[in-house]
Amino acid sequence: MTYDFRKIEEKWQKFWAENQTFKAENNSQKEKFYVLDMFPYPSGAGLHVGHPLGYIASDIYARYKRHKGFNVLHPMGYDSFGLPAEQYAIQTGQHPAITTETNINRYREQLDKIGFSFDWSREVRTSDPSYYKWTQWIFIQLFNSWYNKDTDKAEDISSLIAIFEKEGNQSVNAVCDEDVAAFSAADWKAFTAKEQQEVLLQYRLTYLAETEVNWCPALGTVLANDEIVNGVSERGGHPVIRKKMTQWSMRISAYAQRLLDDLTMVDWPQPLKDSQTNWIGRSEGAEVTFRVKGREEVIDVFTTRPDTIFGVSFMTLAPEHELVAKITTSEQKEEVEAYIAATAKRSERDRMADVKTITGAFTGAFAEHPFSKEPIPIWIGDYVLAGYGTGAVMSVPCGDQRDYDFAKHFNIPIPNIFDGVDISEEAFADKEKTVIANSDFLNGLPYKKAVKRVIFELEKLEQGTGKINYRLRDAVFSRQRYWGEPFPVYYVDGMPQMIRAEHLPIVLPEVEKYLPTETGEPPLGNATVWAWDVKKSTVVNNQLIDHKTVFPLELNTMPGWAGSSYYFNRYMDPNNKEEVFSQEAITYWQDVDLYIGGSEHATGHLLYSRFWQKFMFDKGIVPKPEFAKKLINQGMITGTSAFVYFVVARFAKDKQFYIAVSKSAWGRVDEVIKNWRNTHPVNEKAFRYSILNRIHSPVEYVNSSDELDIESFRNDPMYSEFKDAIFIGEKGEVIKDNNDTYIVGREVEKMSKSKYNVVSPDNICQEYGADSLRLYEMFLGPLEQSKPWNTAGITGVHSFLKKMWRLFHGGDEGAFLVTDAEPTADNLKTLHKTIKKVEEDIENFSFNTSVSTFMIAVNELSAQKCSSKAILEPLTILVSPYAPHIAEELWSKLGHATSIVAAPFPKFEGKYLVESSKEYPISFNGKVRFKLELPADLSKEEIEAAVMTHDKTQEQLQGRTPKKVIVVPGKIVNIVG
RNA sequence: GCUCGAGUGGUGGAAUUGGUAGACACGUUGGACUUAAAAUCCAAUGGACAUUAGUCCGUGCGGGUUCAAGUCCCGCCUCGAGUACCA
Repeated sequence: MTYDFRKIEEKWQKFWAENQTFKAENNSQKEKFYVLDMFPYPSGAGLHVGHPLGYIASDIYARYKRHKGFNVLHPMGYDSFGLPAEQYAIQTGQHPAITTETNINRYREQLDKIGFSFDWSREVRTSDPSYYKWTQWIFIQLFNSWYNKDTDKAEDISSLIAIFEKEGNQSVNAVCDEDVAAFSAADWKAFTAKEQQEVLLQYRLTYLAETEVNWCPALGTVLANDEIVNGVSERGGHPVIRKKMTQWSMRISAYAQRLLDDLTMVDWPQPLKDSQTNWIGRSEGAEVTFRVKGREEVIDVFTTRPDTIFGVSFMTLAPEHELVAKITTSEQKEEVEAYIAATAKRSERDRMADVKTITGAFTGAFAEHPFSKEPIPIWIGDYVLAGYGTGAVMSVPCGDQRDYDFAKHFNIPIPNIFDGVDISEEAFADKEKTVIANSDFLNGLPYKKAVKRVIFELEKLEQGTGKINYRLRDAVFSRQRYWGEPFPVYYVDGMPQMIRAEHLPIVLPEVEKYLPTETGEPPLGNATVWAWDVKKSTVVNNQLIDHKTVFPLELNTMPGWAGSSYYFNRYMDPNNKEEVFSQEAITYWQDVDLYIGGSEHATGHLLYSRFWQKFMFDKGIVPKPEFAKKLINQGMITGTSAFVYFVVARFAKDKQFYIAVSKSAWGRVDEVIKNWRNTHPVNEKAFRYSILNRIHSPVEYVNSSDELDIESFRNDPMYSEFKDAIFIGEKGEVIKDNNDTYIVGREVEKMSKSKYNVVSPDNICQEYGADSLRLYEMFLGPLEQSKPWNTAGITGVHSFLKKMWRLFHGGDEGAFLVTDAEPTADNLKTLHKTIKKVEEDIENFSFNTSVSTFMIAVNELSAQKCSSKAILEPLTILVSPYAPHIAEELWSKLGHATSIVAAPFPKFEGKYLVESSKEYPISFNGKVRFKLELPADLSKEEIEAAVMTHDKTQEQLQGRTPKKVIVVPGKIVNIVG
């Protein structure tokens, strides 16, 4: 019997589905274990081999934990709201829900073929109303909460209202907007209902605020920084302007410190923690108030170096700073306005990218030094960002390189306030070595003491205070898109009102067009049935809006990260219609034990999810402040792209064609073209070739020797311009009748459809089977490292599976042949060293090395001609997390009626590995010269004696007396001298 | 620039605490089986020198510590990822 993997894999995939083998129970006496994958966005391109890498690893771990007796939760779902489906809808009119459904079905088919042990009864889709009902519900919870800094947690808004009614807002220690006006209890009571709502919005954890966005009028949408290139939209090249828009924001900044502190609670990769730490960007310092000479206004600055306050020789404001227009003198007005106009044209990205050019303008105004009362010139410069801190800095050129460069460029004095430091070449920023001088009461103090003292003095003057600043800013939560969660929000007199939870979900309305409206409203502005009737508690036609009982609904939708910020909790009880999840479910499952996914989500998904988790923890909805104990980043799989090099040759105005030039000929392309012209006379006057270029060729047209299949390439409609192209081969001559070959250029790039280098797992499943694919993806290398995809090695793991199959089969017909023979000592040794290694490997997520271990085990057992059930049965269990189909088949052939998945993992017993002798490497001055077999239980002295009396030792020494003999029992002997 | 990660044969990689560098595969070469191919099996395979025995070199580069360094320390180089003037 041969190894018929197609039949076997189909059989067991069907068996698992029919028997719901991987269904996890919410009530179990077993210990729980939750293994989670980052759920995919179902794109139209389907899965490529990079996707399953992490899924295979987590599946191995999940199956392993089942063997270890755990009740394992291993779910999968889809992050199914997103831009590509919407873009496709805009182009084709096809409803995104249909595209999404099609894509999900394709994903499911592909995932099923790989044999994952997902509990599909728990599948979630973020775009499904039964799911986003709870996304909307959480939004409402956030709206109805504020952050109390005294208790350091989120509380219900009612507790805030109670305080306002009793004593106004002066004693409230809350995270809120910067510019909240003070009011008393009497004031509060005198406010209109609308005024009260306006005040509360300044405290809510999700709130409406004016946010500056990159607005692209032509596309009618807001663009992310990286969708803008050189100030125009990446797609279409339309102008982009900075515009203020009222949008929902999430007060994630309230959680900045806890998000930072609790990183110590989780076992996540250090680089990932580092990038979250940097993103949160905590800095300690002081806020200092500078008076503006001769005016009412003051300038607040944040500084991490208040100790250098006597080194201030100018101040710099961001060009966007609101005071700029007020304080600029009439003489400087023209220059300042010109400068502001020039910087406004540059995107934030551009401004940041250009570090070398120093620009700025003097406002003509002066500030007053808080202590010396000296005048300080006020400048504006685009190295100061409006969005960070207060948008203004006190510039200390002797202590900060950017300030130093600015001062040098504009000839501003650079006073030195450091004792014994030369600042003629560059600024001095070493806090540890700082001793302050020329600074009045700070003279002679080191950094820390000076900071303390200066804050004390500033507080006395009421011109400053110690402050901790975070880079992390509140997250904008509105998107001007169609394919996202609608907000459960309607507007009464311009104030947002939440729809009551029992009326959720508010389902996405139908629209004619998925584009923004002509008046620039988001796509939901096209909906005709999109108004809220408070009497009927239902969505009704817009024409009924009367602002009495029928009100307009919110037109924005939620961002992609909304649905993905709590899905891991919803999996615990995904079909619950009454609650986001039952208390029983969350109490049993608690949190994720192992989360595997890409590192690109370090500061997006993984930060927002932690934020929502903490919020829900504060509200008593979840029992843990962190949602995932351990996280592993799987490495990226890179593909080898192929490039065809070509020139476009023109003979006359409208007569041109392509000349593709092979890789080594490309290096001397001019010479090659010249030679070609000598043999193909052309009109010298008209002829020119100008465009030297290269284009991605689909990798399937290139063989392993990098030779291009020219016919296929020519005939691919995607490359119609090469239909009649001339191909010049390696030798620099035109290719005809296979006289030469065309060699493509190769480059390793991220695997991506746009680079034509993707490899789908489907072909490999078809040709070699899912078990081969699973083993091979693991065999490629360490899970966390990025690695190139190359199918060349797949035959290795495939023939391993065949060898393993043969181990269980013998006799004339190759029938199943496993005996009850007593295992030999060698058999047991092979088995137990395999158990030990595989168990260690899985615990260390070192899946690549266990594949080698299996190969060694099967090679050894084959050589030992082992057919003993006592060996082969445990071996089958060891292999089963990696290659589950073949394992199930062999398991059933071994006589088991039930699935292998619950079989207990074999126990390692050290006694089988005890060796009676050890082959010692004998080295001289660190170089191994020969090996010596010695009994394992010899003492150091006995080993030394045995080695020194050996002939070969004497031969090596040639009469010399060794200076020293190092004996490490069980390891090595080294003779020095 | 900063932060993090990596650099080992023709290729993917192994060496878990400093102790026999190159496990396990792929590829290549030779052989067996076959009319042939596929499949399978066997052997060789880091480089140089050498008939053999063996010798020398060798984990990005330069130093160092050690009886012993891919592994530890110092200084560099290259590649990859992330980040963006954060006051």
